[in-house]
Amino acid sequence: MAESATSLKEVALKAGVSISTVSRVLSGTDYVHEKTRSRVLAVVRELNYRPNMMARSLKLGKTNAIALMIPSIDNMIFPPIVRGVEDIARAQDYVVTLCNTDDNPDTEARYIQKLCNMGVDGIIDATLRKESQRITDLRDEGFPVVLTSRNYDNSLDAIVIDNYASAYEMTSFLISRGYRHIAFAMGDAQLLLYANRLSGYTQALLDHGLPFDKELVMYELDNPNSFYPLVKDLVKRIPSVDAVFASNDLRAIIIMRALRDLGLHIPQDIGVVGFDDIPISTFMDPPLTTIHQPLYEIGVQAAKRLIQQIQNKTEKGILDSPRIEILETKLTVRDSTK
Amino acid sequence: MAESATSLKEVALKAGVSISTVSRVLSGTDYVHEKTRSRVLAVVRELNYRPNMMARSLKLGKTNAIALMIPSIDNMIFPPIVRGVEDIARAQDYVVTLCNTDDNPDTEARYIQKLCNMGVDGIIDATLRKESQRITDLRDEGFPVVLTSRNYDNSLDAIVIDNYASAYEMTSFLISRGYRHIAFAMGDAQLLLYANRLSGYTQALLDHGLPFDKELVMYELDNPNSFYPLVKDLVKRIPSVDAVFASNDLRAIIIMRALRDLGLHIPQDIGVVGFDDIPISTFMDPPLTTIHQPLYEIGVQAAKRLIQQIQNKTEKGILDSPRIEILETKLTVRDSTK
DNA sequence: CTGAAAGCGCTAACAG
DNA sequence: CTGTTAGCGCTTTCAG
Repeated sequence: MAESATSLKEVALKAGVSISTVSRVLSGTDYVHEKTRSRVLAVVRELNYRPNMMARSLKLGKTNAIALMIPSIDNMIFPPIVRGVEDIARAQDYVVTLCNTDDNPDTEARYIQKLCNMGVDGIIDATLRKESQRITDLRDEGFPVVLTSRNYDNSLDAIVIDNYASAYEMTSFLISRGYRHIAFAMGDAQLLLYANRLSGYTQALLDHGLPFDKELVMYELDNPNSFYPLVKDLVKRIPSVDAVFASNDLRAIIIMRALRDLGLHIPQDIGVVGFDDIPISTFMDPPLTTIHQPLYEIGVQAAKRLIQQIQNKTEKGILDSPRIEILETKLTVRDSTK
Repeated sequence: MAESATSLKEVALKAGVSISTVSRVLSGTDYVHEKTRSRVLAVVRELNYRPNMMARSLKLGKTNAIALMIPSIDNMIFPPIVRGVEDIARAQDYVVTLCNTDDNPDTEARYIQKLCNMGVDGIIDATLRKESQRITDLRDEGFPVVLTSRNYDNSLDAIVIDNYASAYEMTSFLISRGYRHIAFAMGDAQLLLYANRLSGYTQALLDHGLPFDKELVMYELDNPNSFYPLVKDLVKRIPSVDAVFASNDLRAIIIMRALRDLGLHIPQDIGVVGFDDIPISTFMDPPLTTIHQPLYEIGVQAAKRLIQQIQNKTEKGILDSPRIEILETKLTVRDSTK
């Protein structure tokens, strides 16, 4: 079992130099005579010295830790985002603290509090709601924050996609394939991203001379599973429905199951499309037509932007003004549509 | 924008008491005159004081942070485990740092180093391999570690399942359903968990008087997708194959696709089963028969055990001796088998 | 019940 | 090029 030197002092003592000299050779901030340098290094190795980051952080007011707040890692859009964030963080020598909030404002508030006390250098937040004021306050206090997936105005850095345009494109595609009675499976209407997806769908219908029928939009109740009965019911009530546009892939998957259980064939009897392109969508039967979001890339860009802002803050003492970055989506046609 | 008091000193000053008094009322470690107590509390609120955890950690040698090392959050068995860990951690006022290692020993080693320097209080490791020595060393140095999913001996705390017995049970089930030529889709043979699943399969065959045919076991090449061609090839070479036991659900899903693309019907023409019961398995078409692992519960137990060990260490100065906890699995029959 | 003071391990002036 | 020193903000004896 290797003893580990636990402080600069021990190393300094054994190397016969001062503690600051050791600090200097380790940080490389200052010239040190080559001879002492190598001696110190030898002792460092010999003693298996490990710098104490807590002390370093306290002194520097910087932890090299960032936090990522998401509703839940169980939601399949997040694993790729998390990977993107972490890959960049790791490369830049940051560490990431994962926070699942279940979209609970209380949990979110407590986490924010905790994270600030811990001194994380910045936060990537995918849990923003219209009501969340705390996170905007944070930014106003000069604390680095970047948003993903959800945003409401231009007051915060954000990496997002164009939900409206993507939904518009998908709906137009369905129309071009001959679908005329397209239902929509809506998510939480409080979230702008879903409101936008719904608008895109609605506007595309109108622009193509099709009526917008309120009866064709289903609203999620407690959870995505609620679409199982909802869609069964819809199809019975309105048999002319020939396609369902689900506001995300998980909902599409549940809807496909319900439809199949009704004895319908996809896409022959009815088309189903989703949104997000979660990794599993391609393995469905049939593989799901959907809007591809560059999830991993979103994570990557968010982490890059956050770290850049952290550097701005330490170097210039001030954050860049917020910038919204809109990443490209891609209509991905597979076999759940004819 | 709320100014935040950033140190005990400010609070002490404004409240007209000493810094240690403030510390005492905040930590509640000592009796403080009710009058001063409430005055301090008032100032704390007024100044919106937030304790500095870095300083606290430095002094106490405890960060209230734990780390969770996994191969990749993209692997669908991990999101539920991560949730389990985080839910317990949050409840106990810990925060969790997520580390994806891609099963790369180098990344793993660097993370361990980093985490130790940061002073995390403990590590939950799901990336152990036979070669990993570092993690055992850590435990020997008195550092709290608990393993999940993978373990090799009894030298470390671990929360696991009985892979052998579960695979044995699944194989016996297939045989009981009349399957006689059961193929096996193997994972990384270096990992004991897969070796055990293979043994369970083999032994069950033998115990039921069926031959073990080496030709029926397929080995993954680069990644799970390699089973797409592998299984197609197998079925052509050995048309008598009537079932495939995949060593995990993702492999089963890929195999189902290959089989379907071959025009085979599941389960009429051939049965397919998996292992793990990842959340998506139930949404497959047909829903997958598999071995249910209590993934969330594994995370929960791992976090509980880790935190318990952390407390043992701070209270008694020593860790409990390692304990292996084996959680129950459950054969979950759905429609991918007849 | 409260204050003074030491010190956790580190960095960054400031002197030489 | 190197050593001394002053803290970062907190907890915790030790004295009153």
